Amino acid sequence: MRERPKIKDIAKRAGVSVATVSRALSDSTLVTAETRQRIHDLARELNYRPNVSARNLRTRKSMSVLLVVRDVGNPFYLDILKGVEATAREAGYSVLMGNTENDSARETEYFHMLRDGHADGMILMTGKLPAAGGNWSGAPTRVPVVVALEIIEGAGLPHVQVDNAGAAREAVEHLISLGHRRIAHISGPVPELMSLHRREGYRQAMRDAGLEVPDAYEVRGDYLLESGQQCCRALFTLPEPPTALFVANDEMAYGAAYELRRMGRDVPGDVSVVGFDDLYLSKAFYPPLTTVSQPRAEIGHAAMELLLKILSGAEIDCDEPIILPTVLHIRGSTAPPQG
Amino acid sequence: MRERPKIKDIAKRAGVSVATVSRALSDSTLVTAETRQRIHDLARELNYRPNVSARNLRTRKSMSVLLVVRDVGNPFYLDILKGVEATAREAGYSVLMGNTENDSARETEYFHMLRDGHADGMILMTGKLPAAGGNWSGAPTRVPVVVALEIIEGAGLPHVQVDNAGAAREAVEHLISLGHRRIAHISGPVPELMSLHRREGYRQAMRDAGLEVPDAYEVRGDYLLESGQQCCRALFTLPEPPTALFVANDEMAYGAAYELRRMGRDVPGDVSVVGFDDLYLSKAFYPPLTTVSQPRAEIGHAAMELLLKILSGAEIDCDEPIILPTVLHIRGSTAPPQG
DNA sequence: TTGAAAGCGCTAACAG
DNA sequence: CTGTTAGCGCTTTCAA
Repeated sequence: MRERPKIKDIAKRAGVSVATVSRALSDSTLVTAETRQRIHDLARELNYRPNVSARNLRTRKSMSVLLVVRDVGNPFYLDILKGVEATAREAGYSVLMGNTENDSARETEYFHMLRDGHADGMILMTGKLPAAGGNWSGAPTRVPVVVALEIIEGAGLPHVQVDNAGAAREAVEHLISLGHRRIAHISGPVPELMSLHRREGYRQAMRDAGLEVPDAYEVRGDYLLESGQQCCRALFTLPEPPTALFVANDEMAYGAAYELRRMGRDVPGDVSVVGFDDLYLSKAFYPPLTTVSQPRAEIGHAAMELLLKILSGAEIDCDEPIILPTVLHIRGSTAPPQG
Repeated sequence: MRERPKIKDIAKRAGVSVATVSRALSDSTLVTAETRQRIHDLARELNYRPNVSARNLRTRKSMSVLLVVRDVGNPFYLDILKGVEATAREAGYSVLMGNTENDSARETEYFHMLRDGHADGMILMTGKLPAAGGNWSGAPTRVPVVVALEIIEGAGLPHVQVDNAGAAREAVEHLISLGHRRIAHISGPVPELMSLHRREGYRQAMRDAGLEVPDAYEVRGDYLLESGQQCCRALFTLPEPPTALFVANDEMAYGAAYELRRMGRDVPGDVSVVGFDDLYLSKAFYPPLTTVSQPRAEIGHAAMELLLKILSGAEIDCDEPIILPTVLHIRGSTAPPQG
């Protein structure tokens, strides 16, 4: 095995100039079909692969995008990643994962990566912009950033999301239609938009059904398992505990269901539980969890598609978010209230 | 805001040459501490960031590594990724995710990325080498590849792994110590080394305890939920069904437990179940799953550490794999056999 | 200690 | 259709 061949080597062997080789390799019509073929054959024979750094430097593109999330460890993002990845690789892009852990230093770091040529664009799923960031207010569509899943208000950035409030409302309506009246809500960290929206959907459904929501029926969690347990415990020390729970995500719903069992209450016999997210194994849970399913892969797909459009220089309307439909999966964790 | 500043701009403003700026920025001792400081200040002021493509081209390094898995969608890899990522970023490296989906074309594609400058090294977790790959047999330690989790025999590549057989043996011994005699095993896709090893551990434990393993007590799954259900069904149509199950991974264990409930059998009352992997939510499962926990983050950490060492030119002993310890978490899904 | 200059491998004017 | 040439922005000899 010799050294890595470069374009020059192919040119030499083919008796043409490097320019011709470059053109042939990119299937330019400025080259005879015949020489083009010859070059391609030669390239394969020599096992030639273009040097990406050189190409990137020259073209000022990296052909990769950044997918930035709050916590790579969360399985929830997996299907989104898959959607993004599939769409990206089809278009010749690679995907770089960014993990902020809610650390603003890292958030800005990823924005820097955009500027320093690491990536051409990015899909933001953190729900916020770095503090003293750059000037992405000036020419909205020119900044290759799309926000997915979460919402960043007033940034003039394009969005791909689901109707969190509507989906939450639907979930709670399901509980109401089952006959439940005392329905409590374990929310996410509520100053956050997504948590706010889900809670709003809960409130709407309750209001529309003429049901009152005692303050104590809204407990604030943080989307983690333990928090689901804690909130559940708080709820069931109440003088009038709820007969049903609408939990802002599956993970906390698991925690709540676990705690209910520990307290000797049956799900759904004594208490019904609805989650949100439809995690991969939620259907194998016991009892199978009734939950709102987000089209995760499609979210990833749509976000990448949008980014691709921006990257190709198209003008994007940032005022109209792309809203993808959710579906409520009714499974074993909900039933009419007893007695 | 003006154009992106380059080294030349800083040089002009500072009244020095580009070479000096480059040196100052890389904290070379060939520059006066004073000018070095001045350059740094200027760089910050101008919001300068080096262009990675240019640097990569020049230094022939990309400062990123490839983490190649069979299925990015599998939550199992998440903690490993976190471990890899943390160690990588500490050393100034980025992590590129590679997803093969068991497609050999994609497997080779990732090896190509190594050659074409996309990444400097890779961590392989697919358990196999691309078919007609390159010459990574020649000078073992010179190929910046480390195999983690899985095992690739005879490739002379460094390994980071756990003692699958030993861990499996321990799990089955737990079942035996509980008093179980009829213990069945739902394995992974057995020509694969990892599945083989776990099955081997099961057999050893059974043999050591003087217990016989009827052929029908070993069923082959594929690590997925449905397969756990199917295998479980097969096992319990046997004239003498087992009283305990050692399942090769948690996901199939979920499937099996789910199926047992559907068949009206209580876990662990009627049947004990042990899994392998300790997925994030296994402890919230009902009943909490007894399972073998692998030190996932540490595996990622160790693999990256090893890769870093190779990348720095150190000689690596490929014959001695790094073996990380597992721990058996005894939870609610195992109990003595009834009656 | 600093500067001038030569590329890294590739693409894209510009000429022919 | 093809070749010549000029960089992309950076690092690193080699001289001073």
